[in-house]
Amino acid sequence: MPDIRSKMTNRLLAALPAAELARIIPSLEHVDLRLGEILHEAGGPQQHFYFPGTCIVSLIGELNNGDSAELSLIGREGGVGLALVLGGGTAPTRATVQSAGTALRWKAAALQRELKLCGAVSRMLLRYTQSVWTQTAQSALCNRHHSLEQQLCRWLLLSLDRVDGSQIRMTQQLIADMLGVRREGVVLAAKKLQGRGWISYSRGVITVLNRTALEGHVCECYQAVNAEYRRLLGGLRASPLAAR
Amino acid sequence: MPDIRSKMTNRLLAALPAAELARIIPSLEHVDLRLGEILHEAGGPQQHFYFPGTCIVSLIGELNNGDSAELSLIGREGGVGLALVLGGGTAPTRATVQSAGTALRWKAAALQRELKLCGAVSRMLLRYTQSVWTQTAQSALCNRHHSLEQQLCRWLLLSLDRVDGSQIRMTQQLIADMLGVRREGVVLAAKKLQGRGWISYSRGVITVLNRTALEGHVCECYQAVNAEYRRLLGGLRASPLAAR
DNA sequence: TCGATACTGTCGGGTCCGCGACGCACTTTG
DNA sequence: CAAAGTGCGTCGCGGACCCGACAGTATCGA
Repeated sequence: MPDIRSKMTNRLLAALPAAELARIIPSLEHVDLRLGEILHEAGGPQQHFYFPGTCIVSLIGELNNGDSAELSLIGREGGVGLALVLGGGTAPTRATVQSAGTALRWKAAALQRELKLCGAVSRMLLRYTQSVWTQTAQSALCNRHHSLEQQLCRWLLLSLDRVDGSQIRMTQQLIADMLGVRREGVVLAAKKLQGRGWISYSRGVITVLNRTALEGHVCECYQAVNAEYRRLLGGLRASPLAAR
Repeated sequence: MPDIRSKMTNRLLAALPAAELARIIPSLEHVDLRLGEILHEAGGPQQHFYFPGTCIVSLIGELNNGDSAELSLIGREGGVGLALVLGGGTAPTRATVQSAGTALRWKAAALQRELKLCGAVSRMLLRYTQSVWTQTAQSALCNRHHSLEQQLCRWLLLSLDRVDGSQIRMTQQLIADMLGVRREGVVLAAKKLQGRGWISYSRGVITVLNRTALEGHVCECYQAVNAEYRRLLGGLRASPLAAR
């Protein structure tokens, strides 16, 4: 499996002890995920758990009338499919690929076999569950109290942390869906950031020009989520999401 | 332990198989919780897991400037202290007693011993974790998209489900803190509901006069959370939260 | 019985963002 | 090269809620 191992940029897997990692690697399967692909629907079955490599996946909650909001943004630092870990089987969120890329996927049955061992994999997945819960909670706070402009900064930084380089491929319409606001609002906020020279964008490609400025302008939610992730999972092995 | 058993109105415990229940009952301790008592601070240690009986506990997220929002409301259908289950030890939320009453508490060490067995208790706690996550996610959606009036209805119904009778002891200021809005907003929304004859209140006591009307006016978030709870935990044994 | 405190109610001004409608520019496709 | 599709920009209007300040009323303790 040197092939898979070389592509294994996922931080959760990288943090596992060698013995556990070796045990589960044979049951992992490399997949390329396309933009817009849906890993599971809200309330739908989940056949696989995904460890993103270069892709980014967004957990979206949706209301009956189509209004939506992002509950968690997941890249190489995490995994998708926690309902399999918690035993619910299905979750009331949709998971869509927000940025195309690679992932390793794990059959539900294999995951559940591993969970029964109550080993390092279990502990890691449970701690990561708490991290996602924290993200969701912080989203609730952020939705309530922070301006669209700050939320856009937060979203940009979260995305930037999960890609290589400083470009994010994403239209303003999709960003609006994830923030749960109208596109017009995103246009306004984005123009403010562009006016200050912090970002530039054109037809679905956003380039962050001044990350430091964004960090100075973002609400505390960004750091809060990062800090909790590091506290929960940073100690497992190396630094999963570099301190910034 | 017939004493404890008789007071055991908690639905999670009630749903356990007799064998598991008998095993953990000796390690449970009956406590009376006072209004305003803090079970754990945000980021603070959690020494006990609590199974509410007649009390209600609210998980509150708080920002640096003091702004807050409720992430989950927990009564006899649930438990407090999921960070112990997930292994994080501390959670970034505060748990405060929102309505005085009884609870059974469980020492962290005993809980963790039980978790290692990977038995019915583990499965129940993990499924319940997903239920709380769902509540938090729905709060994020609700904060984003629904009016204060609808959110107040939702909060009233959630509280009503967790008490006996149709009275809720709670000042408008505290409700405002939990909804993450200003008291003035709650006054306005509450007066509308009162004007229609659906509730009445006076100095810290709210009486729901027409539950059906509230249910007709509440946003879908209320039913969504209930439905997910029933899906996850309703099948364990009897009906933990009666279908409504 | 008299403050003190806690709880509820009111007002005017301001802001953010939802809403609908529309225009422009770039890109792709036949 | 025209037509359709996609992504971005703009405008005016209105509503929900924030903000600060203040007023009325019930409850309780001294």
